[in-house]
Amino acid sequence: MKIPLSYYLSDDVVSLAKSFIGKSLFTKIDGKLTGGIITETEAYAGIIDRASHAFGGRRTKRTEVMYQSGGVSYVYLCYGIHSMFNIVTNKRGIPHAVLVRAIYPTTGWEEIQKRSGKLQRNYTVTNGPGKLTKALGIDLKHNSLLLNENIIWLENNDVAIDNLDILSTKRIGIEYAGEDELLYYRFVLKI
DNA sequence: CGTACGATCTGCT
DNA sequence: GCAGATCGTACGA
Repeated sequence: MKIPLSYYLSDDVVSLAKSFIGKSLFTKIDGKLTGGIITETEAYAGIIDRASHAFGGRRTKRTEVMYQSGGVSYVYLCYGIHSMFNIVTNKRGIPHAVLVRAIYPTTGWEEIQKRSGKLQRNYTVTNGPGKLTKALGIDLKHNSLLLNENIIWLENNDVAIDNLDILSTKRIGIEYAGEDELLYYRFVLKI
């Protein structure tokens, strides 16, 4: 069962980011179904968060997606090479987002392997967001898509995640964000 | 119009 | 541990 759009409307991005841990992310791109369990996320808390693209209420062609009603994808390019996949949350007009940083592949293993090139022994398809999007076939074309359609979506799992198995840490690569760098907005599933 | 830079990855040391 | 790749976006002139 797909997670309904209403789920993404919560105004507590941080709790929402944590709740994504253990859920499944699927894509159906180029006719191939691929997916896995989300093991790492980061919350970006809108206009008061220096690390967010929408800090200070910045509205540009790129950040416009973040102001949409929760439950759409926000994909953008970083360092000219890597596509990053985010989930927009909260109500229309409030630019919250959750960056998905890692998954544990469960579906479409062969296709994931093919897209990633050679795959290491370990089962985490990513140490970082760039590899995850590549493995699932996500790129800039998939910006601003509704997450209840048949292209990108999330599903609940039967397995309950113990809160103790979720680690929270500082976010990565945002040294420029000043004191906001210290916020524990990153969540990792211990394996 | 031009320039600087980034929510990263890889490979080499 | 560190440099290099590589290009869309933002912003200033």
